Amino acid sequence: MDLEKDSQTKLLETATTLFAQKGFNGVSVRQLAEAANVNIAAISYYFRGKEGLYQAVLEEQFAPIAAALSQTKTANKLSATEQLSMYAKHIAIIHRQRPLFTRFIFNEVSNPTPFFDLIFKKYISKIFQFITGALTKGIADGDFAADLNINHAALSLAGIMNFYFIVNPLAKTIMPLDNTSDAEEYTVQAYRIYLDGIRRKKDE
Amino acid sequence: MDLEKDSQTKLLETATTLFAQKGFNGVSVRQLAEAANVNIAAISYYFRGKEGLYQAVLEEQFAPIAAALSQTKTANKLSATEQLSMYAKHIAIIHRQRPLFTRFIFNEVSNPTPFFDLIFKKYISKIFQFITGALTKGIADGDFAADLNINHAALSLAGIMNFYFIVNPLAKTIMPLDNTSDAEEYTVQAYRIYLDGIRRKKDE
DNA sequence: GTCTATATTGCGATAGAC
DNA sequence: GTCTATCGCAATATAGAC
Repeated sequence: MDLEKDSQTKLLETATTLFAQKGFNGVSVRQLAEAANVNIAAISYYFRGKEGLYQAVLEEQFAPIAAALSQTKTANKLSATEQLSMYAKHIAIIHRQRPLFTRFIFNEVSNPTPFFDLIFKKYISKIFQFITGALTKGIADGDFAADLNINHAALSLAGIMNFYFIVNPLAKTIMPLDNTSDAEEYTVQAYRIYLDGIRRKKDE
Repeated sequence: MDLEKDSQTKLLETATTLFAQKGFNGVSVRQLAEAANVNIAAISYYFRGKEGLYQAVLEEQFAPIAAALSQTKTANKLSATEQLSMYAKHIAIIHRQRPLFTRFIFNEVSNPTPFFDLIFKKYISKIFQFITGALTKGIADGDFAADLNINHAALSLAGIMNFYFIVNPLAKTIMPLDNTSDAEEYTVQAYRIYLDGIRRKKDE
């Protein structure tokens, strides 16, 4: 129960939800404190203010990314397709472990906070480089269509794999007849569509 | 030149840029007025306040969507592939006419304003229905793979077609070696990848 | 570690002069 | 149509009591 947790933990958990839903500018420290059932002064006491609390939330959200990136160092030996599959697999893992993760990314892209540059340099650009590296290798090996624009193809992959999670809060409204919606199933199908789409065709 | 435009026009144009970049909560009326080189009271005078100004910006941004949706009524006779191509074509047109359009969509998804429901019911759900309709038809006609989850496949298409424009402001940082990046080229390739990916395979 | 009270700043809006 | 001055309110942050 909430009542058993200390103020610091309650604040971090509540802030994760609220910041994800409304963005940094969309939540006030009063709302945060009230929702966490904690005195407003606790935010400064534990996190040195609203920005410090937000930073703590971000760091917690990005922890699985750091873990995933550390595994890519051994990916050189894998085929291009296996590398892309590795990306797809980690996407599914991260979204399962951190269901709100994409929302933080897109809040930052929409309305960057002072932490955006850090996140970007540390994580996002490395993910992008991993994908473009795999695509380059796949084209060189003859696995993927030779006329792909690599940067665009990398954005296509990121788009098709992550879009579901961006709009997930709207899914129930958007898909009234869908009672089987499942994140895992989405990533599998999206990745298959993408891989079939970039593959070198037989008549080429 | 700006100096020749009236205050109302200058406000609308400035607000379009600033709201797109920082979201509704991220911009103050003082910033708006200063950036537009207009007195702060002009916002209430012309637009009845900050929300009215934002609404005016939204309506202007969504005008091409209304035009595109009106054309889908005659799409019944087209094949499923032609219907999806129609969607892809309109995506390219809208992004060319309104480069900031996607940012408004995603600002609304991230941090909904009171206008979100209106936008959503009026436009987004109809686009989604158009896509799912085309996919259903394509599967029935044997054009697309029979085991597609239609709702997921529709989100995949929306994701692959629009992601580029969401992250476009970051493109230069993300793609340091790319000097040919072009929105039109992106949409063509992304659509081709998607279409090849959902197509019924020969050995099925 | 918690809470109240308050300091300070910035917000959106507008009355009323010009 | 434009501008100044100002109102009322909410924001973040913290000093100091307990």
